[in-house]
Amino acid sequence: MARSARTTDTAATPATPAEAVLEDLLGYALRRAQLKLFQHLIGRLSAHDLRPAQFSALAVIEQNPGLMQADLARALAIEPPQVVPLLNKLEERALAVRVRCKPDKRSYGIFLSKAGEALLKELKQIASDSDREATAALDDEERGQLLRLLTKIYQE
Amino acid sequence: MARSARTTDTAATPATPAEAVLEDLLGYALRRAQLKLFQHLIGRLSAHDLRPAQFSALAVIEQNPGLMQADLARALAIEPPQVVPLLNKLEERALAVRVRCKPDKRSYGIFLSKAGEALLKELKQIASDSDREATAALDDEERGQLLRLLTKIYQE
DNA sequence: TATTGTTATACTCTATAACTATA
DNA sequence: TATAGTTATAGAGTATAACAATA
Repeated sequence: MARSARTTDTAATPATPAEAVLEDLLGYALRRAQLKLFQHLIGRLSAHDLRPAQFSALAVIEQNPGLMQADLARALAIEPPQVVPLLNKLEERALAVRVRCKPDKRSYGIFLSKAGEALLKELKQIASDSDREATAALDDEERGQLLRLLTKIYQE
Repeated sequence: MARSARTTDTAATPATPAEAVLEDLLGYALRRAQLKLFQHLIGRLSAHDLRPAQFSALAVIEQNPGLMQADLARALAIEPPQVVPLLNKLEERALAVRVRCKPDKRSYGIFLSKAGEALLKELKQIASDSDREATAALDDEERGQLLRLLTKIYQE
């Protein structure tokens, strides 16, 4: 960071590593690492014209077939209105379908189509590969440790 | 995630842990954990009416006094146009100042004011505390491991 | 001609209030 | 009246092109 702070003669001496601030914060390191993996995945998914949120939605639907839009919103940690254009896109591309519920005609059950299931299988491999590529600096044991630590954090 | 997929009678049985997909991806765990720490920090900084990016900017300026706006943009991984409103806000609040460079009158040297230095000292403590609070599930050794692994990732 | 900072603009993501149709 | 989905809208954050002043 701040790679060229000495390009003006008014710039003072950069701080010593001992004074590092941002670099010692988990939140900062987490953000930098997350952005790197996110950008990497975005690049890989772009070949299928999909965004990470759409991939996540497909994965959640597969594991919870028939769930309602409100459930999907909670699972993706987004607000219900954001589900609408997301699902519309998946339906346009025939990857998922909304099915009116029999007992409560206000809600839909959401399911993957055959094409959605097939594409998701591909996407899982892409995401897994993207993970490894973006964390090439780690070995398998370190990846395991990292996943364990991160899971402990976000599971409260 | 997908906490209530069984609220409709059309919902099938949720997947077994063995079939977990998203939960096994580093990118997913990274995103969930990062969002948690980010939201926590946003809450803590709001008492000072500041955003994380403004805190980061103050920290970068402190460690690289006199740097130019283009340098700050690189350090924050944002585009030069985004630096303008950010710095304007810091100047309005008298936390930082732009000083015209003597040799090159196109550019500014950016410095913290005394008030900026004083506030930053407080903010560092807030950020450090926020880190610990949001990662209460980890002990100190685990935090150290995590920081080391994350740093390896984002430093390529 | 190239560079620093700036303006204007646009696109995405996110969040909220209000509407509809069912219940 | 309450709920599921939707619409409309507004606010951040982010990215690019183009401009003014200076080099």
